[in-house]
Amino acid sequence: MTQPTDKPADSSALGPIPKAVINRLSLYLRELQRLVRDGSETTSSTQLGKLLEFTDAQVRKDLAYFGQFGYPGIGYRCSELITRIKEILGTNQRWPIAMVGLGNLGRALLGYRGFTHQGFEVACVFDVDDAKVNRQFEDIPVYHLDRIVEIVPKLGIRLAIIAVPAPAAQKVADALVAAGIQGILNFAPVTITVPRHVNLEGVDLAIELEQLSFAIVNIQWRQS
Amino acid sequence: MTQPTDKPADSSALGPIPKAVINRLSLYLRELQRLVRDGSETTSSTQLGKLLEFTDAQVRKDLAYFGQFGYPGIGYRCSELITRIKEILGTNQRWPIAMVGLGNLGRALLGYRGFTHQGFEVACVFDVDDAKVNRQFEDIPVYHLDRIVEIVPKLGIRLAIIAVPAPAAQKVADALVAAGIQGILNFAPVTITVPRHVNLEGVDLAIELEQLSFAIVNIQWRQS
DNA sequence: TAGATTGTTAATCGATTAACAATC
DNA sequence: TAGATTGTTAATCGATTAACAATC
Repeated sequence: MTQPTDKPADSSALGPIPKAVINRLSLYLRELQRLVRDGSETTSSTQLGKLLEFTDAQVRKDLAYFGQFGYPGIGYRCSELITRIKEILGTNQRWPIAMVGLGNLGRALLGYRGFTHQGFEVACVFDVDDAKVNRQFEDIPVYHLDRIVEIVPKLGIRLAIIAVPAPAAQKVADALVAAGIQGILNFAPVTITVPRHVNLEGVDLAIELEQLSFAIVNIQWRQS
Repeated sequence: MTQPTDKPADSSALGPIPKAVINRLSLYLRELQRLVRDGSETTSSTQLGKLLEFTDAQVRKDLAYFGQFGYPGIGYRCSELITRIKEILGTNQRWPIAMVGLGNLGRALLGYRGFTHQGFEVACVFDVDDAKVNRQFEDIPVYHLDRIVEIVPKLGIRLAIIAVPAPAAQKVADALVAAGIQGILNFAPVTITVPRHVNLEGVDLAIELEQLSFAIVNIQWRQS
């Protein structure tokens, strides 16, 4: 073997990265942004771990999937680590989003805007109600669902949020896929199916609440 | 050994139940309810697995944590399994919920009501805005945050939803804990700390979207 | 230097899957 | 009966944690 055995930390060689790691990456980012706001210059795996209730080893292992970001004896420079995590997550760019459904939940999410400062921004809304279509809502244009295949590629949109009633969700997903959407965040409380090349995340408030009621009713089982 | 080795499936003897199992239980429930609506009498671990993209072994293992619900050669009776899962999750009863924050997100969640048919129901809302306090919103009474310790126990409320801006979330959580709340669903994009005896779930839309942007930008990593 | 902290390997732990006897 | 499907054990797989040499 002429190859040196101590190869560089090439993330592409480490095999697939567990989904749980990416989720924690988002949590590190959120925590780092708060640390910077509160005036911290540097942090450490121990501090990040304590804040999020992870072990220090876990923090270092997670970051090591993507390279060497830290300074032995020092820790991590917060702003540097923020930049690197954003690069990894792909949020060092703007992500225009198509939202489908302008009912209670859709309007709520639009008004909420709790995710805009991470680079996500609803660029247009689709609905089937003629009373809502071809107007603006909160400065965002609303189009008829039929025009999804026309408008989504034109605006370079790759992410969509489904906020329609459960019975309509699968058809909406099919339309989004046809329009070339690459990732879907589904708020409808129903299982939807998409091709393997389309990424899917689901948020179901009833399921979140059920996790809590289970934990309360079965006190003996303290998580994991 | 006089004890028979084939002891009954006593869930309390199986050690702590993984959180992931409880989450899948909610998914089974959702799928079973849909199957019943579509006219199915029975189902099987294979069918449930196919619908949710789990292995059949996983479905059976998950259910086996809680007892024997199936019929060899037949499968599971949908309505019976629904009843049993609701018992396990604790949703065979009503859960009044206290919601804190009547901003965009709070109003949205109230109007949404996508979780009411699982037994969860917002019983009252707390806010600090005098213009909103001591009125009704969507038929639900709105109180000042100061009255949380008075009203939550009186209404027998054990679950709360935090829908306030991030900087206010920790103080709200502290107040909820003081009021005796046992479970919190936090929508504020910030890490909050609660005593060990209080259950906490967080939903952060930015984090969900980041999982999608990561998957799109790093096509080589197809989950887990 | 001494103290702190990283990146990384090996050990441990836990969760998923495969296999199959028991059952309908 | 033959075919289907469960509940459960053992085998596999993957993720977390502990430990430590290297580094600042």
